[in-house]
Amino acid sequence: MTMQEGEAIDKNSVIPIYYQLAKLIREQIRRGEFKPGEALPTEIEIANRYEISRMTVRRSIAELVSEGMVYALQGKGTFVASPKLDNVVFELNNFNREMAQRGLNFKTTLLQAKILRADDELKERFRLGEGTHRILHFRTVTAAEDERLSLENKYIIYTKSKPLLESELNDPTLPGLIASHSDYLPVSAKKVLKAVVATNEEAALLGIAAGSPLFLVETTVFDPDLKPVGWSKSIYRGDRYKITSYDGWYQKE
Amino acid sequence: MTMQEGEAIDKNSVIPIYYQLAKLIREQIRRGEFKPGEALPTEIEIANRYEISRMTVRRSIAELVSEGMVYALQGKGTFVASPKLDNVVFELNNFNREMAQRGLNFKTTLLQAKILRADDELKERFRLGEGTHRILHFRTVTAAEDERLSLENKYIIYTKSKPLLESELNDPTLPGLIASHSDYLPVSAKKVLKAVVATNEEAALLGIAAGSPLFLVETTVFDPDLKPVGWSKSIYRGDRYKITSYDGWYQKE
DNA sequence: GAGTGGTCTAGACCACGAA
DNA sequence: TCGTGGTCTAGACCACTCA
Repeated sequence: MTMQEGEAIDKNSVIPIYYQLAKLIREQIRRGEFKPGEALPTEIEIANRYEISRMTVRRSIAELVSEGMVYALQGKGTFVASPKLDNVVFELNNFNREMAQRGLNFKTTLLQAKILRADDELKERFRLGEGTHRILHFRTVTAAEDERLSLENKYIIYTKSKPLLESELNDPTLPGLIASHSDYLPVSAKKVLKAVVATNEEAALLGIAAGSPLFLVETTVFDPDLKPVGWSKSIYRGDRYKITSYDGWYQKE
Repeated sequence: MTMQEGEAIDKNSVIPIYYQLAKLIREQIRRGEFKPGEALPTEIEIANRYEISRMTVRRSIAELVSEGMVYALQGKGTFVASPKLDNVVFELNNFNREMAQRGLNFKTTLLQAKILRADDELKERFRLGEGTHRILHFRTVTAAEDERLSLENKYIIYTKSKPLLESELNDPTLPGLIASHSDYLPVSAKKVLKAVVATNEEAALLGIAAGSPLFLVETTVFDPDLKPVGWSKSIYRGDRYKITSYDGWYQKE
């Protein structure tokens, strides 16, 4: 009764029991021992089988639920999910940081940094009233192996006079600029990703042909009151960037 | 000591205590009562203050941790996180389904459905050996208000002879096709998103100008042994599709 | 009514960090 | 050594499903 085939929960291990159990069930599902639509053993059965408490079993199952591998129905049981494979999540860990890690000679160059008077478009974006508003504008280009890859334009509401930091010259981040050059606290962001083609100006700045494919990412950063306090418009060469994602029961670790 | 200002945990509510408490702390953070970098009260303090058990407090905090709003350090405490705002997640709930929900007259048309002999490229993609392999190929176009929006090509390894279902004619999904026309079980998928420009053929099929911007999504579907069992290449008009995402302490619910 | 998952408790011991 | 979060237990009661 204690020794069933192949199961391996080591209660004295430094690895938490809930973690071992989650891994064990996950592997059983991957091996097809529990098939999509089928019920897992009940929490109490699992607890008895491995001689652990029901709360620990529940913690393991909670992990699997959050991974989308099983779902629980009160009063009925816990069932193996069928992977949907259509709810795709593209994770964009900062286009540039990713390149920097892999690429050689990746560098960011500051093309321009100046204070503008907000024109109508910027007043609209930042929901500013009439009058004069100062906007800090940064334009940077990134390159790897002397090939230009992306062009970024960042705008923030400028309220705090403060010298530019060395780090901001290298790679100014929008939340970082807001924190150091304005009185606002950046706490949330909205991004819109589009596919576009290069204008003549963009093509010239990136050293590619006009009409080349580009990713366009527009970011708006908000403070806790949902006031827009930063905005950026960045383009990335379509022939150099791609976004990859995984869905379903992919192997982790 | 029991009655502090404005706190509201109703132990007799149908709403779980851990949920009430998580919401309460979340709002306190949003209001700035706990600021980024500051520590929350200890778990025991919170438990005492609201006269609930520490396990329940921990469950609430676990919610906030998973939302990225706080982080816990063993031996030190639990701290309010600074939103990073750079780890962007683009969620792509099936380009078409999203359009279908909002748009009028959204429809999918089957242009072609036939069985091919795998050529070298397909053999390579599906990691097939020499010999003859049958591949089921679907080509569909979607349109809204008589404007064509996307073009999809799907390929699966064909092992099961079965008539086409009505639903497959309307909107064949890759995992669905695999489940019904092959002996494989689709459990995971890899997607690659690129920005490209329309070829002459694509432009003709979509009724747009060659050189127009497009999103290109390539999907590979795998069975539990990580064997590729389905593949698709779809293009979406760049002037009609965009992908939006949110990051940070955005309002939920 | 029996069986399921959902919530909650009041403890216990551990690993880790700081003084 | 003390206080923190991390894990785990052995119960309890509830809400829900189904026969």
